[in-house]
Amino acid sequence: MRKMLDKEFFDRPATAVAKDLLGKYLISPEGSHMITETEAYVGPQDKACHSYKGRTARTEPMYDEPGTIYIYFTYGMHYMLNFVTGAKDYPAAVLIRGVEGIVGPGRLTKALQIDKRFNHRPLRRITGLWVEDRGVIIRPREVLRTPRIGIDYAGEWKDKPYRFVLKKKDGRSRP
DNA sequence: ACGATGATGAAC
DNA sequence: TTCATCATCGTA
Repeated sequence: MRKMLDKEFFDRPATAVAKDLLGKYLISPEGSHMITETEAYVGPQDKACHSYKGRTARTEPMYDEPGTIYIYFTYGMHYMLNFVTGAKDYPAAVLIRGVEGIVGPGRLTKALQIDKRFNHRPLRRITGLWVEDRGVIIRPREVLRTPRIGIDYAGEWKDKPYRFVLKKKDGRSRP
């Protein structure tokens, strides 16, 4: 089983998409990697979400179709990879924080050579970046939910459990 | 614990 | 045009 995730998959609340992206495969020019860590930025009311400040040149991709790639540059050196979720003109997205073997949103984009070339483009084969369902089943007990990282400025939104991490298989639960 | 390093948005 | 800030990371 190998199905490319389509617009319909991303046309849902960011938290649902973030959770369901765990165990899916990110396909890039550097190969295929299972997604292991995500964060949801749920919309313009979310103080941690870039669209909280309104529509600007930077956040424009978030207002496009679900499944659009949103990439921004921060701290003068790191590219962050996001997928737009929900209806067109509703600015929400999911940050991809880690894949199997690569932990950290900045390390991930560096390792997979993802930069602004992919910004505001659709997640499709032609783009060179897309996501596949390869039939990996994730049980609820394999998912850790925590507050999001690096958003201490976000007031009451700071502690919302919008970060999803796929727990490592440790073998201890196997018979 | 801190500095790197530059785009971004808001203030002036 | 200037300034503070930043969904981070490597080194100490």
